[in-house]
Amino acid sequence: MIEKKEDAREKRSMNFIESIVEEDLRQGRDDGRVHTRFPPEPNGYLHIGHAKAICLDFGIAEKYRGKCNLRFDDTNPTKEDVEYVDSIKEDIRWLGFDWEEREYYASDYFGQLYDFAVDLIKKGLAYVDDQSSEEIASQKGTPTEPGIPSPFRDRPIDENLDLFQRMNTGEFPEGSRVLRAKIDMASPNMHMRDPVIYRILYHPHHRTGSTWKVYPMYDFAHGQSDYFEGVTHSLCTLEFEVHRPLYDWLVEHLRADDYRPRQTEFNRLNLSYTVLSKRMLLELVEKEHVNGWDDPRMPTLTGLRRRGYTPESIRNFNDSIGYTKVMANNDVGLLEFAVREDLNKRAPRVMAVLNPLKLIITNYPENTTEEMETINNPEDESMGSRKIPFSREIYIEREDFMEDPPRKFFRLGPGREVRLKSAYIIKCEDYKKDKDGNIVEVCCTYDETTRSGGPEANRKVKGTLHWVSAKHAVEAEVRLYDRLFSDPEPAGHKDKKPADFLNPGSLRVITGYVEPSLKEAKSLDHFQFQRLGYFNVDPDSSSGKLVFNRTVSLRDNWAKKG
RNA sequence: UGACCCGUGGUGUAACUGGCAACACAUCUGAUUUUGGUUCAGAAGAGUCCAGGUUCGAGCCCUGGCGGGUCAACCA
Repeated sequence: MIEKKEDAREKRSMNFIESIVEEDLRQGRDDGRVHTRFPPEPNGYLHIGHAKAICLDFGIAEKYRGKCNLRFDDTNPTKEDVEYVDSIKEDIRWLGFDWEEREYYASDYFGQLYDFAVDLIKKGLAYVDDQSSEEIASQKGTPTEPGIPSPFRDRPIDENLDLFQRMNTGEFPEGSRVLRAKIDMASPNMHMRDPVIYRILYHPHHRTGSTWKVYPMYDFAHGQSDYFEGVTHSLCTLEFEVHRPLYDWLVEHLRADDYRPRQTEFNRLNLSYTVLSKRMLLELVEKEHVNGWDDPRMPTLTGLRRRGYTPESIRNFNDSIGYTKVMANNDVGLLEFAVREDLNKRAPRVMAVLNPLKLIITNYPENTTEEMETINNPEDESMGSRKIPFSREIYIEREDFMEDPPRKFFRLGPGREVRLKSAYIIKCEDYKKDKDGNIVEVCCTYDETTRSGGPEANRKVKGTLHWVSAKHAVEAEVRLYDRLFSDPEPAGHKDKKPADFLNPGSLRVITGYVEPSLKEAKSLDHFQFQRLGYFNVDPDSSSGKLVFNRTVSLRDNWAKKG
């Protein structure tokens, strides 16, 4: 009964790709094999949009007890580099996926691909074109008009064979000749109008060196690589939809058996208040609008990791947005929700004051330090508790005191009482200002019987404040991040560039005071600064200088109303 | 003026072979709380782009519109 219910729920939440896979399984296609691949080009860093594809590719394989290959789509040596290979692998592993021993490269297949090209030539299905790219483009036609055939279209097979072979031995300069598939210059699909499948490139390849002088184009490598690897479901984003007929055409001419991989397209990720194209991200880095690919404001996986996002939160986010064929605009708020939800369960609560105001407890003994017991995480008792020092002078948050507070202000003001988290209830007796009218000090008295755990500790007071003992406080650099762009769709304006919407306040560096236990914090450790937000330790942090990043603030119903 | 894809609360998704439009985020109440966090209870918000058609019955099928996206790199 219960099982049936769960079945129903799973069925209901199944996305269209899972439906396709299940239908294939039902029909016994591919002997019940499910095999996917994640095919990054090693020419840049992975971002949250790639994570969406990774979660799908590896997720489908996992769910249907299949396999997912990692395959680097390295067919363009002028843009690719090993540097990226390593970062891509690191990011995928960080997300929690494993390609086992199946790390492949399109360049592994250059030999087979070359043989296939020769085979197409022999069948009269490919020819060498001596024209320039401009000439070829001018003959391509437009979406509404058919193209016109190249003057080299009917070149004899032997001549094609000879020329293609010589293209690869370095006899001809780059750009002088290409190999084209002979399909249909009048096709309504531009990709079928005799697409270029090989071009001459002298740039050394990061894996094959200078072995090859001709390199296959994406379309001539992708489907075939899928075929060579036994991929059953080749999942890619919507813009490749128009490539599918070419994908199928090539696989059809390549295959030697009944098996054929099939391409299915899903919607790419769009996130509000950010950009997700390699070109624009590169521009942010190059124009130094951010401090590199791992800047915590970047939507790259390395940036998100440094910011304090957890792999689980990114995976949960991906589960929540789903996979469809609709152009989606996802709210970055959902990503923030996902990380709060995850960090709420796992981040230890600590005391930190970011905008300090000195508070003196006038009736508390001088030169005395009490160790206050405090719970590490109310969401998880197993995380235990620790001691934090308390003394006569503490720092509280400047925002937690108002000279003339409104009625609904649950914090400190003249004559008001407030609880200090894990310590005492205090009452504001006085405050001091400087010449300019700035409040510089708040004087309070405490009630000894209200010590946490003490007899009067449960007395009701409106607010609870976080604090740090002034004498024990540790200085820390705190980096507060806000959205990089001030516009919900920075790349969605015809007359303006994303750079026009850069948020000047996206990074604010301040000095805060944190409790002494944080001296032991390790790089990338997550914390909740009580009442402030989730923070993690930046890799810039050292034993001499703590550096924290704000991952995300806490939800704040009060601030919203204010 | 072509081909292909797509239109469901503000956003993202769901609704098995037609059967009371569901969920999450966001929003708004209220309760609890030694975090204005969390948690809990609840509310509001779409009648499914439009117009026809088939049907006892259409978000789902058919026709025609309208709107959005993609495609004319020797990029992937």
